[in-house]
Amino acid sequence: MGDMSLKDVAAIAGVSVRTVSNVVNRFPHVAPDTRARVERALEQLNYRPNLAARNLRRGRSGLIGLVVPEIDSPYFSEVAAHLVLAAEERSWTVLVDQTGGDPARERAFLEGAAAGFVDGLVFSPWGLGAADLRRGAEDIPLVLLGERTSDGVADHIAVDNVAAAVEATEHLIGSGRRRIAAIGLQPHLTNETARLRLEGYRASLRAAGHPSDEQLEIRVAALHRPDGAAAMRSLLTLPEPPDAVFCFNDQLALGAMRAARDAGLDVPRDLAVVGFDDIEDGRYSFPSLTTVSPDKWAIAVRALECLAERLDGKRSESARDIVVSHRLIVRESSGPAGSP
Amino acid sequence: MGDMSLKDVAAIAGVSVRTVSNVVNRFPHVAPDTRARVERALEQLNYRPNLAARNLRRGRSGLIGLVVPEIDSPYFSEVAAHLVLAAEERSWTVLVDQTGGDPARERAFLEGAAAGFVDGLVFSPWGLGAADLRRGAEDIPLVLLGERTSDGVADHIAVDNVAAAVEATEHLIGSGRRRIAAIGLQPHLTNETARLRLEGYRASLRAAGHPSDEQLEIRVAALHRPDGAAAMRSLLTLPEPPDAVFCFNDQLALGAMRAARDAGLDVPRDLAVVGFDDIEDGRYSFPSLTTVSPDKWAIAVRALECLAERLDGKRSESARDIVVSHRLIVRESSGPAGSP
DNA sequence: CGGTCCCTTTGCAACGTTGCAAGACTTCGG
DNA sequence: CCGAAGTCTTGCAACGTTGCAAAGGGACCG
Repeated sequence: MGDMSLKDVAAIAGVSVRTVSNVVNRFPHVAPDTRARVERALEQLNYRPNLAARNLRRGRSGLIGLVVPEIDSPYFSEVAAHLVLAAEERSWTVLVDQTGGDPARERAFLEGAAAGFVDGLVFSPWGLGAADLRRGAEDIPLVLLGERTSDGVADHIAVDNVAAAVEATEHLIGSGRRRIAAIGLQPHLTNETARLRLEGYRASLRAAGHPSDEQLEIRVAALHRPDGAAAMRSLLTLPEPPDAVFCFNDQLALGAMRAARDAGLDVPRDLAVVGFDDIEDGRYSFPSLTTVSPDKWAIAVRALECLAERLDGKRSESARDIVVSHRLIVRESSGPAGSP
Repeated sequence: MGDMSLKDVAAIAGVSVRTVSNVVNRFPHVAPDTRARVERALEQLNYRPNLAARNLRRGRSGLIGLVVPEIDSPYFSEVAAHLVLAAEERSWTVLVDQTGGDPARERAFLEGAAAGFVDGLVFSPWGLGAADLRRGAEDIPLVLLGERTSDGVADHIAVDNVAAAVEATEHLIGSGRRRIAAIGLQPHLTNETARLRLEGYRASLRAAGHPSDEQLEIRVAALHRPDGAAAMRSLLTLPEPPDAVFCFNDQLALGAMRAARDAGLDVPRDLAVVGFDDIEDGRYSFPSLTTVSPDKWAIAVRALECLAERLDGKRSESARDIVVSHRLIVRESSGPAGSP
């Protein structure tokens, strides 16, 4: 029942294949009674256009790809949800894939399978640098999320990571913290997000006259809760442990908070914690998590705008570099020191 | 550079289109030097097969659809991650869509756009009942997640919700709780999951000789943290509030825990909490969350097995009803009463 | 009444791929 | 040296759709 073609419908309705196609595509010049007859036949046979054929003919699939390192990471799944919703308004369907941040797999998606299906790609790279991206970007419209390539490889959307990190750190300084750690360095990745956040963190400390201390800058293998917890535990072994920590994402922060509590510390009395991403968990955790909230809805919408422009053939050259807004959301985890 | 066809490659290599196709598809009888020449041309032109054409010709797309109510709900995003990974092993790509649980949209996905692209569908319905599902299931292989249709509409995968709810409730009873509430009834949905968990909950109470009390059974509009928090607040206004609560998913539980703390209660001393799904947040929350953990990996793998069987033409008739295992993971939130 | 224009319908070709079956050439056994 | 059984290569057609261009028919204008 699902594999009826225009030919079948045409036979039933007693018209040509082309006329049925005209009805399906809402071509205006179709006689009312013909249209009615065709529509009856369409209904009767439960006709659905074969999208492969249509795609082949039109050269468009109506699919866009979202390629992220981890779809089950709350930040990415929230972005994915927004993107799917925003795509619907443009009658686009979203194909989601995850790379695990593996460069080889990222390259494969960029050049390979996904590229054949989709009209455009929204891509959040971890492992690939600008050079690799350029080669993959040749074929189809590409929007990068969260990576500051700044060299015009492709359209690019991100928050101002340095400014955001500055705000987060200054907030901690302003609430009286003296010894502020950072969790989330990822020197092994070509992705620059962590580097930029670190830059903002260091700049704030310097501006406030705090001594810089590399012991307080903790690198992690991944951005998950266990990594945050492990980082916190290592910080607590220091002779002079921190009284605040800026985590480069919320999952690290939640893990760090948990580890701090397990060690008998009270958050925020003994330790203030700030995260990044504003995932939903942080709003309901105990204590609730102070965090930098990127405008995820804007990220999704602007990404689709970029794709649409490329697909329409406008602006085929210069790459855009879009900065979406963010704001620091102060919650319990960074309350005043000393008081419970 | 990305729109080179077999014809272009054939011209460069000085062979027929068909021979190039043979090389691409690893047809064994190709002379070594011909193969070398063709492969050089493929490389040179950076040939990628046009998947729309291949799909049209073969009648297969290599895409499977995952349709869930909310992709940003941790449970669904974790299942999605597993599914994408498992699909990779079969060289399938996953197309993700979300319906918001809206029956109209669920029907649209089932009958409409997605169905044209994909070879099979993994579907987690909220709004559609068995009757609607049957009509949509005609065309393509379909696997249902989490819905106990039990009438052979389509293959179906779920945990034993009743048994799991019994275990959760018995655990609370066994740890000395007397007045156990339930949060998560959804009488407005045709989805039966909540009904089954309620059934298990009631059965346990009955078996233990606890009086049943409808005041303790709280319905929710959605399964999110705010709903759990609101439900908890309403429970706390009762003349005789509960000393334990079984939440039908972890998000409700996390919201409920948060609301309980805000009201000055200590979890687990004053209130024990058990959730369902074992999302990662619950492992690192404070206190960590006791929960029923379904085997999500098995869900993904078995779902793909079902699709593969249908696609291979085996077992075209009888629908499978697969029960995946689960286990109760006891953490801090349901520790002994009375002690902090 | 002839010509022009518009409305409606249609046939043909093409998108890039692969199934089919036959053709060209080689090898081998008798 | 012939026939059979391979190995290798190819042309043709088809998948279902839509762009193009033209044909048939009616209405309207001069």
